[in-house]
Amino acid sequence: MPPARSPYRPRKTPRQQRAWETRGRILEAAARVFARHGYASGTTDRIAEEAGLSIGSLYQYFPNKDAILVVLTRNHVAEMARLVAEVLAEPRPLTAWLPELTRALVRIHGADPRLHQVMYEQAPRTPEVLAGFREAESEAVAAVERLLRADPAVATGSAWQARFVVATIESLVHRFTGDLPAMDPAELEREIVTIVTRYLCPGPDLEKRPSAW
Amino acid sequence: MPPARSPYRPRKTPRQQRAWETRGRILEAAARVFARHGYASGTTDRIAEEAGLSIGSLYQYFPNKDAILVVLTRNHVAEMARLVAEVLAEPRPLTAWLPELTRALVRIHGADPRLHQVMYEQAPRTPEVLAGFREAESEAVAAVERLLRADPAVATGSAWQARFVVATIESLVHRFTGDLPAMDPAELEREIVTIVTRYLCPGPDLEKRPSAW
DNA sequence: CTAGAATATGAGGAATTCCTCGCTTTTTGT
DNA sequence: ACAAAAAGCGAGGAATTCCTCATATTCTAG
Repeated sequence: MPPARSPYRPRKTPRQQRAWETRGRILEAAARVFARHGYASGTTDRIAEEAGLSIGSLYQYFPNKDAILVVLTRNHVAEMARLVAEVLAEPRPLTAWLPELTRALVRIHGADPRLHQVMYEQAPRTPEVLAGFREAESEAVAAVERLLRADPAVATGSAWQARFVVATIESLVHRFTGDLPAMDPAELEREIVTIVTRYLCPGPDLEKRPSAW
Repeated sequence: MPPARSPYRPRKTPRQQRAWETRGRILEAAARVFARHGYASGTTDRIAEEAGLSIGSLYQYFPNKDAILVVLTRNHVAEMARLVAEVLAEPRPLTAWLPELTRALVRIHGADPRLHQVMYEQAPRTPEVLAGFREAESEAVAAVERLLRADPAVATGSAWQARFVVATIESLVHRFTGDLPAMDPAELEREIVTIVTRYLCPGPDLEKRPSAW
């Protein structure tokens, strides 16, 4: 009886050096092909060709097309999680970690915007992928929350504060990093830092200020 | 000689009442089908069936599948542009138009998040569609710019200020309106208003405040 | 009422794409 | 050196999907 095949699980674990390299070549090729053609038109045939492999070899390492993008996405999420965890590891003032975090995200997403677009917008919404996204975000939110609480310059706000900080940074980075006329990275970073900083360290309530209306 | 067929142009303009209704039924059906199945799996056959029509009839009104989503998207963009233009028509203080605008966007996108996701993320990136997006956004940015300049409570900021206001509102609305655990609309509105207001009406510079670090 | 125009029908052609499977080549352990 | 295991190959089956076209039905103008 053949072993049960679960989807999104590699159908074979490489034993030889050569096999690992092949697997890597497939993933790199897939990244390029998805970036160039989008998910739907990024066919497995094209990926195999780009990797300089036959289609049959490709299917020795990935049970189906979705699985390739799932692995690609999972790797990216893991890399992001590592980065965020590192930058937010220990208590520092907002003015230290916020620009650093923003700059790193701008840099990474500016590198290959089309691929990131495919991963975020067209990746198969597998429970596994969704859970990965959620978990990574939760960790980021938790880390931000710790830093905010420890920072006397930060005003305590709604319970959603940390979540909005993370969402704002990520959303704006994605937004201005697309294939449209790209913005100057330094400028983008500055403006995002400004928005988040003012959100977290507001002046006196608006109602208590003089108004000319 | 047959007339040249340009893609994304209806292949026939309805002459009878019945025909207009049919066209409408197709668009409504397509909206439902795309929302349920996404773009790739939202097949023309399914749309025709959902509309209670034969596939042949569908192709009398739309030259191909893309054209249906293009029309759907164009209608949505036009609706948005109307709304924004109306809310931002005349000079009012930030505290008046910002909550109103935010609430309207939250309401509209909360209504059918899956469809909006398909329109924004999977709509064929036709030059026409892209131009539509850009134009609508430019108008919004221009309107916001006018209001900001006229508002004494708003600090003059970077040249990108208005663009970031629009991007922030739209991005956060989309972000928290997805199919993930949806947030309470009122709360979402409040927080977006807070972020944008503090961005536009900051307190004294951070450097001039006492810090405990 | 009737002829022609407008609209509706749906079987199936053409194209694409995913993936399998029997076979060959390369590597490894002994 | 050699047998067995691992890796690689690629023609083509199976399924899906877009869309056409020859025909049928419904509407409208005179």
